[in-house]
Amino acid sequence: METNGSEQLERLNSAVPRGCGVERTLKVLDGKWTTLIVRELLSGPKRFGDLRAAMGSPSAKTLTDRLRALEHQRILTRTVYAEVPPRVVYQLTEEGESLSDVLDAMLRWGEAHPLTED
Amino acid sequence: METNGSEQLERLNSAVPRGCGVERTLKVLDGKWTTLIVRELLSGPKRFGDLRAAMGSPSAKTLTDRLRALEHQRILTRTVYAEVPPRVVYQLTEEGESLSDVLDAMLRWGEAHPLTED
DNA sequence: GCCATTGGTTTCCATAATGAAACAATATTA
DNA sequence: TAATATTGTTTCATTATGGAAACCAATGGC
Repeated sequence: METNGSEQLERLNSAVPRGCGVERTLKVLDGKWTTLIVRELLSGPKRFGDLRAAMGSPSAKTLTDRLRALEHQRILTRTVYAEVPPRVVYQLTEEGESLSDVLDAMLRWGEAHPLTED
Repeated sequence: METNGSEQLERLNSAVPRGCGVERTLKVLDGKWTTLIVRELLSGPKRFGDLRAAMGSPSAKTLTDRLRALEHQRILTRTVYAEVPPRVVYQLTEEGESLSDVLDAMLRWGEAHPLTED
């Protein structure tokens, strides 16, 4: 019928061998909280406590887990200041910053499509 | 330091009240398989069996669950042909097609950032 | 000495997501 | 009569994910 987004499709299809980039991205933006962490850090480096408060207060364990995973994947860096009490700052790497394209697309889609009742 | 993606950031920040569009999108693209279903359907309507084979063969239950959720959210339509054996075709709605922007961003990011060892 | 603070870790538990296997429905074909 | 094909549903088991509470470390303040 219409040519509904067929341009993107062509691009998508030509480039998808079958274990495509989409899956790679999904692997990074994994779990309920990961994407939100990136969203928060896109507005600048943040401390553990601030990050936690800014999201809906996930448990310390969960936040730690997700942060460590993102650090391992070089999406963000973790800097510990040897003060007392300790201060730890998380900051996106260049690779992490580049996820803004994805987050931006998500933001636009979400705003353009208010939820269906539920 | 640098102006690292600050343009997107401005857009993100100005528009994010705190329960932003990103979360809305996350709610739709939920779980391990949902995004892959959308990816498959972006190249055209598909039958249950084809869809299942094209992804890494999730269990029938899981695929059914995800498809029903997406149908409920009006991301796709389900058409049953009264044949024997039955033929059921899944097709993205306009809303579903519009997710191609998000998928496209994911695809590009994934391809630009090959995995870190693991 | 004792408490508060920050950013954890650890252990244990609850819930959610996914999977495997068996069964259903039914016209056609062997 | 029985097997086949397709798209499920149901039940039960297994993981994955997330959370709550207790605990630790080090130092400054009371």
